[in-house]
Amino acid sequence: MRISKQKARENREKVVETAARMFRERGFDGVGVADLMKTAGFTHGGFYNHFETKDALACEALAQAWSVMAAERATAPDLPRLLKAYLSPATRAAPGTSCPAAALAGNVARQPDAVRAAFAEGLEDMIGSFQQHFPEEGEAGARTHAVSLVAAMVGALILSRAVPDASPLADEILNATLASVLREIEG
Amino acid sequence: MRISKQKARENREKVVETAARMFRERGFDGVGVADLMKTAGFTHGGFYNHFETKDALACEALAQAWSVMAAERATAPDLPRLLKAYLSPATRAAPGTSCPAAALAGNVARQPDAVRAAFAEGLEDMIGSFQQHFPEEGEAGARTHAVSLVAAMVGALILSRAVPDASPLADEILNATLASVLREIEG
DNA sequence: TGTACATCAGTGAACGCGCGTTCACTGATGTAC
DNA sequence: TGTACATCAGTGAACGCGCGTTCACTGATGTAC
Repeated sequence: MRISKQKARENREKVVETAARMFRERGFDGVGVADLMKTAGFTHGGFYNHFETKDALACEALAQAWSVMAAERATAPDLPRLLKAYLSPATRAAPGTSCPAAALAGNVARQPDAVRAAFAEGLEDMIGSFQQHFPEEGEAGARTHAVSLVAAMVGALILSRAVPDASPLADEILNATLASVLREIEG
Repeated sequence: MRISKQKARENREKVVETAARMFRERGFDGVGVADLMKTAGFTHGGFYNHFETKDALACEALAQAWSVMAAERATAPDLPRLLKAYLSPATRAAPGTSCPAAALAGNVARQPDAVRAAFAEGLEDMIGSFQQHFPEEGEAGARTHAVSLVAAMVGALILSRAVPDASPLADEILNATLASVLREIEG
C-alpha cells in the first residue's frame, strides 16, 4: 500500500511532532520506537524509511520543539507575563508542550554530540530572545542577564517537577524564582 | 562461601556508594544492576540479598549522595566560596561526586514517588542550609532567597552539562549565574 | 489519454541484546550442645 | 573448648520482556511509452 509523496511527508511530520511531545514527557529512553510509531498512528517497521536512527529523530524532535517555543516567545505580550506563564503550575503539568530545556536538559547531557548540539542551538535562540529585552544593559550585560535568567527559569521548572506532585515545595520553587527574576528585571 | 556479618554490611555500603556515584554519572536508567554490582566488585545475583528492588537502591543512593553533600556544605569556609566551587568547570566535570539535584533532577521527575520523596528530602536540607546564610532577610525572605538561589545554581549546572563539552556557552552559563547569585547575596 | 511496470511507504514477523529479577547451589560463618 | 549442623552472603545460569533495528512482503502511486 504505497502512499502519495505528499501524504508521506505529512506522516513523517506527524512522527516528529509526536516524538517532540513524547520525548519531553518521558525522556528519550522512556519512549520506544514501536510505542512512538503506534502513538503517531503507524506500525514500527516504517520508522527507518524516514529516519537513520532513533538518535537522528531525537535531533529533529528537539529542533521542532525549540521552533514551536521560539514562535510562542515571539508572540508573548511582554517579558513579565512570559516569565509568569513559564513558571506556572500549568506549565509544570504540561512538559510535553513546554520548554525542551526544562524537560530534557538532564537527558541531553548523556546523549550523543549531535543531540547536544541540537539542544544548544535552541538554547542559544532562547538566550538571544531574552537578551533583546535588556537593551539598556549594554550588549555584554544583556547577554549575561539573559543567560542567568534562563538558568534560573529552567532550574526552577526542573526542580518543581522533580519533587512530589502534592508537595508545597513544588509551588514554592516556582513562586520564589518568579519573584527573583521579576525583581532582577524591574528594579 | 558465606561472609561475616560485618563484611556483609561493608559490602552493602560499597554497593550503595557505587550506585550513588554511577547513578549521578549516567542516570538511573543508564546503570544496570549487573553493571553496578560488577563495578562494586560482586556478581549481580547477590543484589537482592540486600535490596528489595532497583528503585529501593535508588532511594538509598540518593540519601547517601545527599548526606555527603550536606557534610561538604557544613565544612565550607563561606557562602561565596561554596557557590564559586559549585558553579565551576571542575564540578561540571565531576557529576558522580557532586550535587545530586544537578545530576538527577531531570531523571527523578519520571521515577516512582518514593524516589521523588528521597530527592525532595535532600533538596529541603540544601535549601535549609542556604537559608541560614540570610538571617538579616527575615524567615520568609531568607527562605525565598534560598529557594531561588538553589534553583538558579541547579539550573546553571544542568544546562552547562547539556551543551557540547567544548562550547563557550558551557562556561558562560556558570559564570553568568555565579555573578548573578553573588550580586543577590552581597548587594 | 491509456496501459504496463517499477517504485517505495507502510506492514508485521523476526533478529540479537541487555534489562530487572529469580533460583538452585556453594561453603564459610554463626550457633547449639 | 570442641564438634555438628543450620544459616545465609555471594555465585552464575536462567527467566521473560522490551529494546533498536532488519527484512521480505504488499499494493497504490508515480512513470515510461
